[in-house]
Amino acid sequence: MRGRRRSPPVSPRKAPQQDRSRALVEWIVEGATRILAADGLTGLTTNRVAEVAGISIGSLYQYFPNKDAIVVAIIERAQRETATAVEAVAAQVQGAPLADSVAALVDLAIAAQYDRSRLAAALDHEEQRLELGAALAPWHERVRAAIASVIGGHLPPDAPDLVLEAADDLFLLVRSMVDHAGAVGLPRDQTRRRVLRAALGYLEACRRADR
Amino acid sequence: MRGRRRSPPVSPRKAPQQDRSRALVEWIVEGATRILAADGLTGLTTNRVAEVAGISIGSLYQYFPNKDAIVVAIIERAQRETATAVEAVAAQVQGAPLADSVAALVDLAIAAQYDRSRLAAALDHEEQRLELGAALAPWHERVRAAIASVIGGHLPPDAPDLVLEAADDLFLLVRSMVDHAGAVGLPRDQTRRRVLRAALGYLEACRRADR
DNA sequence: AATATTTGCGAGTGATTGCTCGCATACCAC
DNA sequence: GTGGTATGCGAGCAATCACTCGCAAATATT
Repeated sequence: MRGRRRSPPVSPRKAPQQDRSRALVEWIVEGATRILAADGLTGLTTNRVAEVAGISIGSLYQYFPNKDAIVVAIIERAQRETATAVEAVAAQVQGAPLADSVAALVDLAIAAQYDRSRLAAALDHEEQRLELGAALAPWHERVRAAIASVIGGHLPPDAPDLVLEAADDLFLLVRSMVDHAGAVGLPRDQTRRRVLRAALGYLEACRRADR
Repeated sequence: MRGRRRSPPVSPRKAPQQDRSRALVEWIVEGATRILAADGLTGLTTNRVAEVAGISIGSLYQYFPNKDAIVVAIIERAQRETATAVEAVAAQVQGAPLADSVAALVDLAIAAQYDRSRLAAALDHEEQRLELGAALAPWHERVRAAIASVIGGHLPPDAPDLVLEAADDLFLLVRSMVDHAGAVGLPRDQTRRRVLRAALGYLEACRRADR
C-alpha cells in the first residue's frame, strides 16, 4: 500500500466569501473538467488548470489546498448534476409505462455521458483512489431513491429491498454500458436499443424473481 | 489533446531468446501486476518494478523499451488468461441448461476479478489511455466466440448477429457488475445472485426480442 | 491622504520518476 | 591465461510537477 496518499485537507483552503470568488471556484472546476475530458488524468496539471482558468497558480492555491481537492470538487459537481438530472427525469415520467420511463433514463445517460467516456473513466478512477465512496453516499442515495420511485410501481409492492437493489443495479448497468459504448464509438441508436434491452430484461427478471 | 503520449515502440526492445530471459520477462510482468493490484497506478514506478523483480533497473530496460510496454504486457497477459479461462468454462458447460452455463461464467468472473478491483480498474484505465482497443481485438474475439457458443443454442438460431451482440453485452454486463461489487465489498453470494439475475434477464429479453 | 489588509501573482524549489550510459562481471573460445 | 563478447548493474541525468513565498497591486479603513 505504498502509493496511497495521506489524507490531507481536501476542502477549500479558504471558503470563498465574495461572489467573485465563488464564481472563480466554479470557473476553476469547469476548466479542470474540460481538461480532464479532453486529455485525461495525464493532462490535468495544476499549472494548466490555472492557465485554462485564466488565473495564476498562486491564486488557485488560495481556494484549493492541493490538486486532489480540485478533483474532489469535479466529482462532487458531477454527482450533484447526475442526481439532479435523474430526479428531474424521474419526476417527469411518473405514472408512464415502464418501458417509456426506462427509455427516458437511458436517453439521459446517453446524453450526459456518451461523448465523455474519457471524463467518466477518469472520475471513476479517482473516486476509487481517493476513497470517496462514503462521501458520495448522499448523492447515490438520491439517485437510488429517484430510480426506485420510477420502477417501484412496476415491481412486487411487498419487497422494498428488492426495489432499492434493482435501482442500484439498473443504474450501474446502464452507466457501464453507455460509457463503454461511448468509448468504442458505437452509434447512439444501437446503443440505445441494446441498453434498453438489457435494462428491461433485468427488470423483468426482478418481477419474476420475487414470486 | 496535450497529455497524449507519442506512440513509441511498445514491444520488447530485445526478444528474450534464452529460457532464462523469457522467465525473467514473465517475472517482471508478474511483479508489476502485484504492485498494480496492491497500490494502483501511483505505486507502479519502474524502479519499484525492478526492485520487486529482484533485478536492476538497467536490466529491466533491456527487455522493455519503456514503462508503457510493461503495462501493455500486463494487459495482454490478463486478456490471454481471461480468454483461455472463458473458453475452458464454455467447453465444460456445452449442452448444459442456460441457467447453469451462465452461472458458471458468473462464477468465473467472480473468482477472477472479485478481489482485484483495483487491478481491473487500473488496467481498464490504461487500456483506454494507450488506445489498445485494436490490438486486443483478437482476444475479445475469442471471448465473444466462446460466450456465443454457450448462449447460441438458447437463442433464435436465425440471428447470428444477435448472438454475437448478446455475447458482448453479456460479458460487459457481468464484468462491470462484478468489478463494482468487488470494489464496494459486497458479499459474494449476494453479488452472484444479482449478477445472475441481470444476466438471465438480459438473455430472456434477447430471446423475446427477435420474434 | 495615509495606512492597513486582502487578494493576486509567477518564478523558483524540492521531490519524484522515467530512463541512460559507462563500468563491472560472467561467460566463452582458444 | 588472454582477448572478446554478452549480460547485468545502479548512480545519476533531465524533465516534470505539485506547491511555496516574497512581492506587487488592489481594496478597505481611518
